[in-house]
Amino acid sequence: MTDTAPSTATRRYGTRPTMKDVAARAGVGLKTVSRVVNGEPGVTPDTERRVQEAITALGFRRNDSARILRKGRTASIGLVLEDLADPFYGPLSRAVEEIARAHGALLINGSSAEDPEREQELVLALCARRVDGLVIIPAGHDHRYLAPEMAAGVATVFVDRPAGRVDADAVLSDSFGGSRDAIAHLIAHGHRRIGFVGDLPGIHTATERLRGYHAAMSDAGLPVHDAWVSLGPTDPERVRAAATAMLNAAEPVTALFAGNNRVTVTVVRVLAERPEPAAPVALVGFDDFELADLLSPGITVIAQDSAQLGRTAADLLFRRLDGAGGDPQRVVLPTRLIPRGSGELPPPATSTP
Amino acid sequence: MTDTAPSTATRRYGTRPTMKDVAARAGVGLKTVSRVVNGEPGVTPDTERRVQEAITALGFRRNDSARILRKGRTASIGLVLEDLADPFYGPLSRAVEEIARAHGALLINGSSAEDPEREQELVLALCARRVDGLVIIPAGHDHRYLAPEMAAGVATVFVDRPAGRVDADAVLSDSFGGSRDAIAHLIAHGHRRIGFVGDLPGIHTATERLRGYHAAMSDAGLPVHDAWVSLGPTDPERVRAAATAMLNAAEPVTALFAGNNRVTVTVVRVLAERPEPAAPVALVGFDDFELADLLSPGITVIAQDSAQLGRTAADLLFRRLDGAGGDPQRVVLPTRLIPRGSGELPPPATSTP
DNA sequence: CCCGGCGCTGACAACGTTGTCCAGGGGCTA
DNA sequence: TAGCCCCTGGACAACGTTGTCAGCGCCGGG
Repeated sequence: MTDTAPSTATRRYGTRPTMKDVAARAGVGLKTVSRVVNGEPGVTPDTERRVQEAITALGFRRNDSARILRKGRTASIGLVLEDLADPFYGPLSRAVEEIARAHGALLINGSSAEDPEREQELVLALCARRVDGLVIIPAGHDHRYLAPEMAAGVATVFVDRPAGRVDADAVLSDSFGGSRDAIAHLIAHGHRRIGFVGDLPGIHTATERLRGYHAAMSDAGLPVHDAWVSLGPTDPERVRAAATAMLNAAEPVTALFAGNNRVTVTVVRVLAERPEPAAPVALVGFDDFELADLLSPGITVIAQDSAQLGRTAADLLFRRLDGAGGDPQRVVLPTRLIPRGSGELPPPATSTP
Repeated sequence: MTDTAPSTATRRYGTRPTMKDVAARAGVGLKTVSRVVNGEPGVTPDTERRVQEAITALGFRRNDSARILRKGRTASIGLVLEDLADPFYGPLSRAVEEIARAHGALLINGSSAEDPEREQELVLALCARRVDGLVIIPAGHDHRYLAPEMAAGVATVFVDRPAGRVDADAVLSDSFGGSRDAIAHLIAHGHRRIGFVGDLPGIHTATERLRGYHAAMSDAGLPVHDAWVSLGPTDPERVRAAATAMLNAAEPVTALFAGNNRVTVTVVRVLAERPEPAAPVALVGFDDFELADLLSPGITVIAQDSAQLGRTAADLLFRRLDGAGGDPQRVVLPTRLIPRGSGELPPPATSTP
């Protein structure tokens, strides 16, 4: 029984045809196949046709591993973020991908789960793959492990949080200014006792936002009680406990500021579950989120454009890859206060003596 | 001036040290370095120490491109989805990543933007990288282009929608059953004129959900007007127009079924913007989404576990990579109706004669 | 004392591609 | 018609790693 079946039957499972096979089948030299595959000039139309036929007949596809090894550039960039499932990072990674695609690069990504060790492990794995560049939302505070890589030419841009102990490009949101605006907004609406529920104190944005809180309070000449500030993990239990404690204290807070969108969502739930006669509590959240306008009241937020963050970072990365020199930059993107109702609620009458 | 500066100065920018360099510096053979790097046995502690020192001194990192070329396996899998920024895919890709990580594999991903050509381009680029396997949320309907790749041993699992014109594993949600349940739920609450706003008719889930709609209507002996069904892109303008038309018709629908979470969100907005005296319209959406319970009324949804979808697909993929044979499987995961209020609103009195 | 075997090490080829370089043939010009 | 140049095609090395295999020295047993 003669085997006239299509390509797939002519080679054993798991083995792919190479340019050599294509060359043999087309009756040409190896390099000619390479030229055809890469669209290089210098091949007769007739020869090219023969090669193309051999390629489709064998189901050949260029092995990029070999190509990368030879050329030194991988046409891929790595993205390390905290959690792919967090809605804040969706638009960001999509924006990075879009820019990468425009530059013909693939995106390899991974989540650090806010674990510095895992971040390092991931970053080094990406470096071993010889990605051309890295976009990192850092979890740790010491990125000296990156120094040899950066020195070897791996372009690196940090996003949302700056690098630790290493000099690198960074694209950030104005956490300090945004928070100060938020608190000033609440103060302008009559609040004096304002609670802050934020992320882990080790995270740069968390401390910046806290700094903004303190700045606005002190600008207004208002005292800050320790009990009004809570930093910690953003899991619902912790946030719920922190917010509840502030609301049920002897001198309860009349407004809350939530340090990121995870916190905001949980605080919204806590407020929604309060028994009816309770006085409404004002709320401003850092980060916009979908449907914030449809809740009642709408949630006032400090919006940062996460897609813009990603775009800016990726643009900078590719500029570096294209050879742009100069000292590491720090780009800070402005935030925008979007009033929707929850931040404009006045404090209860009794609390403004 | 003698160069005693650290490693980075000893090699010119952009060139990385190789095992050969390490071997030379440690005064050992190439293969010994390889052994140390890979933790293979048969190296004297003393030799190992010398090699380790050379590695850190030079800032050596193994070049995985070469390793991959040599070994044939890349320890990476590709994920192609529709849009990284869509909240439905966040948990899914996170789940896939988690499983990949457990198997020591990296995740390379890309968005097809619902464009079949872009999907193919991406998939083939991933194949050229020789990913070990692929998880695909297909945009197109003809995946014959994958046949040579699959024959060559690239494990492939389709998620959320089945493959077209090619026999492959698929992990799906029960779109048909979920929709039928949703419509039956609305019918049970007294509705007779129910609108369906869905995704593009080319998308498998969209037609399945429409089929469920028709099945439930016909089970209840209810007629379906053409004007009650609208399939199309899920951009807000189209959805807004479709929903508004159904609500303002001479015989308006009293309930709406939204074919996915993008649609649901827009419909919620449309309903929220209706002038006050309008009768409340019931709504059930396919896909759960964050905060659905906090809107008033809460939005009744057909929940599908997108993380579970991803986990199941990735598990299946790695089973295939571990050599599991057998015919392509189709796994269908159940959906769950979560009543929250919007689906239990009765029709206005006048419409139940 | 000699031999077999074992533990450690290194030389070498191969993975599949691309860059360099050279050869041959055909057409054009003097 | 002869010589030169350009156009096409191919041989070969190199990218950095790992698998194979062979060699060397040392130890224990006969």
